[in-house]
Amino acid sequence: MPRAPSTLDPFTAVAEPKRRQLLGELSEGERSVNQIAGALKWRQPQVSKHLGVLLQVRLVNVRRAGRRRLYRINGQQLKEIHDWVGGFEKFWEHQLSRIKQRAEANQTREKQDLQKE
Amino acid sequence: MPRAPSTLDPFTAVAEPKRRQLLGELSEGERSVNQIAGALKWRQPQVSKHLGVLLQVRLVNVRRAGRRRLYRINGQQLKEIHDWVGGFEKFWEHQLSRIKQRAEANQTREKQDLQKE
DNA sequence: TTGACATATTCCAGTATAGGAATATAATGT
DNA sequence: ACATTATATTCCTATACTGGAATATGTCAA
Repeated sequence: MPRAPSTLDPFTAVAEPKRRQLLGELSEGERSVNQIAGALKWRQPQVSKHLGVLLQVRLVNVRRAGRRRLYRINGQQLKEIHDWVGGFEKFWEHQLSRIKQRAEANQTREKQDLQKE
Repeated sequence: MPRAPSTLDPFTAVAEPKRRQLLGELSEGERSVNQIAGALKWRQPQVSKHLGVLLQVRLVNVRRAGRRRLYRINGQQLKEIHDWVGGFEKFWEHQLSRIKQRAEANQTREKQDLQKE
């Protein structure tokens, strides 16, 4: 089976480095397609395509302004990612003191020694 | 050109839903391959492969314990993701009050009207 | 060593991209 | 209507990746 479709959730959309770059550009404010193309030195269609993906997963919003389309970041979806990763905060907080680390490791080890798998 | 390789950075590794699930399982503590396979009802090779990817990008660590290998989460890399997304915090904080939103929008619009692109 | 258990690796098939080039659509001004 | 500017879409190619099945490697115990 193939890779899971990317156009469905913000995680996959953000996985592409170029799209992170694009979001970085948009973090400075609303931008038109050509502005982005200019700033990042990409071809216009490439910008449109990546914006298309980001739009599908609602990582960005658009509004028309004359012949231009101005894109801007939609925080909601980014928050979703942030929240998910945030759930693992304890794994990097305080460097997780050695003592605590060892305690947890032992606990796990004991359980496992009983239920050989 | 193809999709960017997944084995290079944590973002792409985490893009795969199954791997997020796997990390979720590991968030409860150290686990062996078969324990994970049992809990998630996956085939063992599938578990090993996904763990392999997570290992390459250091999202997890391993230690041997007899014939088993116990995997555990490595917070460092998750923090990297968290930090990146955190840089966009202002886009979801406080729902970004209407007033501020409009102010920024206007500012952007003015600039753009001068440098037609 | 042999057998049993635990995990990793290889080979395969099917699919989802990303980028490039060319083209299509849309909106504006004259 | 027409030319121009701005953006989106289509077609193509090459590649990366996932899952499944089968197999290999590793580790322990008798």
